[in-house]
Amino acid sequence: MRRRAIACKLRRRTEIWVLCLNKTFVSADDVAKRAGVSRSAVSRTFTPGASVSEETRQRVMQAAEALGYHVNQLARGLMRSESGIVCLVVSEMDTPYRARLVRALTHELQLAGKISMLINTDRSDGSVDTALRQTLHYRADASILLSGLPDKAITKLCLDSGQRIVLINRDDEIEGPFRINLDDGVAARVAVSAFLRAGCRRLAFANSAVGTPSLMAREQGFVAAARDFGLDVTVVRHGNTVYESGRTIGRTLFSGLEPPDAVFCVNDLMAFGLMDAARHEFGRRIPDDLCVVGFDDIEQSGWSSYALTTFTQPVDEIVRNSIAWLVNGDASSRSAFLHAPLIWRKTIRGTRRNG
Amino acid sequence: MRRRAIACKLRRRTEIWVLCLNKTFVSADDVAKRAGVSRSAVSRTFTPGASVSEETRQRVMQAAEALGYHVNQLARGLMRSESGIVCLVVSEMDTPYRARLVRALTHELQLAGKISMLINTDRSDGSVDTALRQTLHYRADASILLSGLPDKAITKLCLDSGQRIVLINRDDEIEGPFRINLDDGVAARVAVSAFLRAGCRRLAFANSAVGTPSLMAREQGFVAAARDFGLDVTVVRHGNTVYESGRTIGRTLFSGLEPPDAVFCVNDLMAFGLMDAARHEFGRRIPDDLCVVGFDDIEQSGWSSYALTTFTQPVDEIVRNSIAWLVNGDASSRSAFLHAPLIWRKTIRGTRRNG
DNA sequence: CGCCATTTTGCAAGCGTGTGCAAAACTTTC
DNA sequence: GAAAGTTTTGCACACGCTTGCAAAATGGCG
Repeated sequence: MRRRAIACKLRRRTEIWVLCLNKTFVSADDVAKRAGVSRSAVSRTFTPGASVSEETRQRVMQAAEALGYHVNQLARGLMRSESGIVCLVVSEMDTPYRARLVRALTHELQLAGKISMLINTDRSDGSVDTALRQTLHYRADASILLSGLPDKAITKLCLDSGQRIVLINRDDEIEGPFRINLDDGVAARVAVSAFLRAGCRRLAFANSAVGTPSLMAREQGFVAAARDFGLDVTVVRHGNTVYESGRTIGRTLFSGLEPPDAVFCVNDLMAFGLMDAARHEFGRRIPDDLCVVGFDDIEQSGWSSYALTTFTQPVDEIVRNSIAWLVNGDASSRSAFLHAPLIWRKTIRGTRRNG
Repeated sequence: MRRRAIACKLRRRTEIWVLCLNKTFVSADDVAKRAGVSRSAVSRTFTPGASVSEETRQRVMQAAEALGYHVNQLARGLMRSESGIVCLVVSEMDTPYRARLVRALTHELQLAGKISMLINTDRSDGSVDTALRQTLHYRADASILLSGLPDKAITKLCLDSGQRIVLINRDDEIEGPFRINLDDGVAARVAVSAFLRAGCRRLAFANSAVGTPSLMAREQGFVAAARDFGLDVTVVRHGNTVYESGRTIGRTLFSGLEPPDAVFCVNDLMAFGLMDAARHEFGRRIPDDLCVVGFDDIEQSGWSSYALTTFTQPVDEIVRNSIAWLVNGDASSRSAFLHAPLIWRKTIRGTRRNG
């Protein structure tokens, strides 16, 4: 065990380096010395699959325990080709769906022996770029991008530095990343037929103005499916994909001349906003006067004030697919296309059918 | 620029090491060579405050740009006493309040030039311990614990390895960490007087069975304040601090003989559950028949289905305090005691007064 | 016991960086 | 133009670890 000198600059003209003997760290050398073996033996003891005799391993482990030794991953990452770090790039990560995904990813990564670094891409003021570069500096093995925000240049930057990349619900046309997407089109079709079976005829689609591919896919799928049945759809796009936007859209729709009797909201949060506007400001009863479907199946959808019928994000599957590709390195498959089943609650009239 | 050899073991009896020339990394040496200077010069160029002539700096920067050089933080962390890594220890991080806190912390840490590692402490099956050790391996400069779960032993482990520690709403009696707490007692007192002013007399407190100090402080404060006014409080503790528990408690309270006309819920989520039970299962009107106050002021509290009057967590202040202590190293102050003001919405009768 | 095959071990050379030290280059002053 | 002062530079060691290689130890077998 060796005391490490920490240097502290004084502010006077002459710069004096002071030794503050306050931090103690244990290195493999210390353990080796105590166990009476070479440093290599210590290293091998902590390297799965390396060749060490049982006796040596025991002695090393004992010494390590006694001294409180931890392998220094920074140093290990320097030698090995992998650092064990996986970087999660997220914007608006306090959104229920995103938060759930981050939690699940982090948990599963931990089980796989990886550690997750969190990058927040909220502001586009350059701090994002800084932070991402920061990650590159840590030689992350991989990045998982759940955010709509960071642009292709960044994806490319990560790729170039040798990272594996997983894109969740994005579609950057870059060769290399593993893509996970949902069958948004199918879901939209299911929504339309559910509305029709409930006897709805004046359909509307509430979208944000963000224009993310997956959001647009839902919109286009819904419009197309409705057209197949000879119905038009009122499409409204507004603001961000949040509660407040849904509320605004609700006000627009229900103060119009031909208010809809069924709305597919691109997102649960927007559905809540729209429902609240419809109920509390326009006296609509749900599902009697109005049917609503959302997307994501966040926790709040189960709350009895909403009881929202919605498509559920297969979070577990998304996570499993991501980690499997990252860890097991099955570089053959380049994308996964997952199904989002409809969860029936109380915002569509009539009985459920398999959909 | 040097090609790095990546070793891949084949599965045949004889282990053959194959060279896959696929990853390119740029080191300071490469940059030095190209710029025609020593490696030290490169290092100093990327070290703020180091002594380099303007001319050299220019040449280095140019070469670095051309080659796409990034300082390797792993190596830097090895030399310097600090790694730039801050570890966030969180359980149930998809809970609205926690998610918001994590987002804010991450964002602010980024601005301070730090990077955050996320540790999930949900299961107590040992994976937590593994993950935390993992972090120690990365020589994190600091840890911020927002979780109720990890026990004192872990806190101590982090401290011993030289980390700075911030405890948010916890109270491990260990010397060293920086503690941030709210004036839960004051809030409880404010709640009581708000209820009294609204004419409520049958008070109840809805708590979880978790028993976290801050939650207990709210309960005790509420009971004490009520007693000062000569009132008893029905206290119910159940389950986790979540929606479902609030609902269960609601059912218990309103199917009892003396149902309350005012409930202080230890947490917004529980308040929602309780409100939903009261309204949809017992036909209570809020705030006419029942007044409710929550704690946290999460996003959902502003939704018009709830419009919950609640105490707001001063997230920004919490974050500012944490980061300031971590970064500027003001080791003098050992704790912060923050105020949680009441946000008036529509779950308490009558007009607002300053409280 | 001696020979060969196998496992275990220590040595030493890296990995990419920071930084004290002394030499070199430059600047100022007389 | 030389001496003294200041800034810049390169060398070389350190950080804590992994791992190829060859030497040492171990085991098997006749």
